[in-house]
Amino acid sequence: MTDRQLLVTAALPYANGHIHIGHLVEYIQTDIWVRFQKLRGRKCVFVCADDTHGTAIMIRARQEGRPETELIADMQAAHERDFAGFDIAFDHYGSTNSVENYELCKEIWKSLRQANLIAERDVEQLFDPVAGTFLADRFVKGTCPLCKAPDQYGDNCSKCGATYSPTDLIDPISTLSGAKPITKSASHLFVELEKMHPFLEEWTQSGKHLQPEVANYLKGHFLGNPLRDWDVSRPNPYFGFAIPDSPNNYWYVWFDAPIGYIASTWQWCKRNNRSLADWWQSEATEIHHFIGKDITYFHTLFWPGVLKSAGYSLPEFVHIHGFLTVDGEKMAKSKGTQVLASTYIRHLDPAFLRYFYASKLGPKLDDIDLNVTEFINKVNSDLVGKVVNLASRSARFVESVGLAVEYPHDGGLFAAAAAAGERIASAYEQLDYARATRLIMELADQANAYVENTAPWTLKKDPTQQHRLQEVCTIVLNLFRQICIYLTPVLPRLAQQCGDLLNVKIHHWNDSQTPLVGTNVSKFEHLLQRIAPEKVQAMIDESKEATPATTSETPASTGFNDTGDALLAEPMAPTCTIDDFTKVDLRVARIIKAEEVPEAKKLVKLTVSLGGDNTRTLFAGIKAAYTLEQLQGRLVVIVANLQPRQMKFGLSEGMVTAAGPGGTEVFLLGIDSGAVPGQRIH
RNA sequence: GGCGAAGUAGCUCAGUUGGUUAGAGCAACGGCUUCAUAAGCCGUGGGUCGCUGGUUCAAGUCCAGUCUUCGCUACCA
Repeated sequence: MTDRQLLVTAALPYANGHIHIGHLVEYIQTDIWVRFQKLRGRKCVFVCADDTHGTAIMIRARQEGRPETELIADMQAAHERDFAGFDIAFDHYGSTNSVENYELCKEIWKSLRQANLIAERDVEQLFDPVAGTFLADRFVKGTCPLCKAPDQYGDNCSKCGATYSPTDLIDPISTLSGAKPITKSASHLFVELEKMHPFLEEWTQSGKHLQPEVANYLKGHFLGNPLRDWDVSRPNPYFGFAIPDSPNNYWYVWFDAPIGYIASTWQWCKRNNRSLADWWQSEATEIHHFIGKDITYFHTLFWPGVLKSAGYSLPEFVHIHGFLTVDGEKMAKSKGTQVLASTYIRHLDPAFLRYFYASKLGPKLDDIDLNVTEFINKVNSDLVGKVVNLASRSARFVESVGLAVEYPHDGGLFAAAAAAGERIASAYEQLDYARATRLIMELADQANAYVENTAPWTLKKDPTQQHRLQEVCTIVLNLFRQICIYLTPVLPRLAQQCGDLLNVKIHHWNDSQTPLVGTNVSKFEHLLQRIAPEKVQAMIDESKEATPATTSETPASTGFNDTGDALLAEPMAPTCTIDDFTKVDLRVARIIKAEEVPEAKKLVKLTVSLGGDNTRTLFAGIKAAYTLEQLQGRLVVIVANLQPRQMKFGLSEGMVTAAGPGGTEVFLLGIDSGAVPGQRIH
């Protein structure tokens, strides 16, 4: 049993963006589990890698005018810096764009071929005649062929969860150019997942590898129907690996990304002179994947199917977590709640976030909430007020004499806390960190009560009680050390500091079972600073400023600093002629009445005047961004000749122009003073 | 409206297979203490466990219905 070794992975971050505190939920959760296993003495390897391929990377590199390899190298360096800043200790951090990954992709591909799971057939495929490229997955939108939900991406439906090929979409549109794609015939390669249906049914429903909610979800959404063939090739141009036996075709990023888990392990094996087969093709190794709920399908159906047929070990467990909300709401750049890891680290100690997440994380898929006030209270109260305070209020008394040579009678406190170790360990093991931290804080409460009852500060004043003082502090510091040991997976730096203070390092969970005696006690220094609310606010403010929104004052010396993100989010439309443009009649209009639509979440009803008696009623999705008062009376630019559209709450006779991604980030077009309603925009 | 999740003290949550007066932490209030990073200790207040009905000797815990909230989506033309 103890001979079994663990291989742990966290999801591969995509090389198209920076790590933020939402991502960190997963990496911290995983890192805690890995550190716990290592502290328990289990052989455990933690691997991860950057996910580097795909159209998004290709397009971005193209827009930045540099090779993809340069882009992904920069991003990988940034990711690794961020992780290091939060003490996420990977044994190896690789890249899916590696020779090892390519080798493995080829090998696994061969296995799939041999297992007769690859179907090759010419399919009608969508092609963007403007951009001159085939359109894949996220670059085509349209109506879901199953549930008819509009505006769905080409790989799966966010509404009904169905997966399909982009060509199955109804009324597709290229998000690259906005052009209507034409269909072209191209050779395509599919994994026939349905052939593995019985296996996947058994594996997912065995109750051993997935959280019960996840198993139910799969059963209800996928396993009740035949599994669709999985399109794993993308035609040139594409940034990825060329498929050796299929000229002009590349593997789709989701094919090589999970194989990156194996490739990264392989790189680790090479460095450490190990055999990859011991980790990925051996009963002796348990594989644990940690992922977010958004990528459940790939990791619980597609990936096990590939592993099974290619002769690799199946995951022992796929641990799935929820998302992060901040103050009960989805993270938003506009509110400064989408805090980048690099921004956080400039203002606050990573230990705070690690502890806070630990205190909130359970084994379920529930989203966890970061309430700013609770964050400050909890960290200050638990870590500073309770835990660190134990050392702070006892270490100084024994700086000169050290710990007693024999552990004194403590009324069973140490033994009770030692016994609690197994309950805490079990909570960690089951990913119930909230329970683990709660149990640990109980120990801290008991220890603080002990200090209160023995009153070392009184003993200090009595020359005859100096030995007793040493005994009391020996007990308190041992209780403190036990707590540090139990918190080591969450707070590795604190464990280190505890080792420095008492001059014996913490190596193993079982160090909590034996009291430390006779060692020197170093000069006490503060182990953690309390969180100052101003620092949290500063972090949030900085996160707001980090958004692409232009500021009115721009430093003359540095010039403008607008990022390309907005353009990237919404690529340029194809060239149009002046005739095309004049078809659109843009007019200045005044909002003469702005009304609430109570049942609508996004819409506001506007009555606008084009001057004189010419008024229009129109609906605009700006409810979250503007108050009725702000709208009342202001001039806007509207598309005046747009075909009226029947909406749920009435007929909309035009469209208000605005920029921004939506939600609270909508910015209406204004016009310089002098313009009057009815004037046309030329 | 659809899909998903959830509704337990001011806040964040625990409450095993239904079983004695429903718990914790934080916050609040009162007192004590001063070793400690205005930290600590003791104590108090506060919940008709969303609502209604049902099953049961017994329901926060099971069933039905209902309401509400959150996320995605439908409405951002």
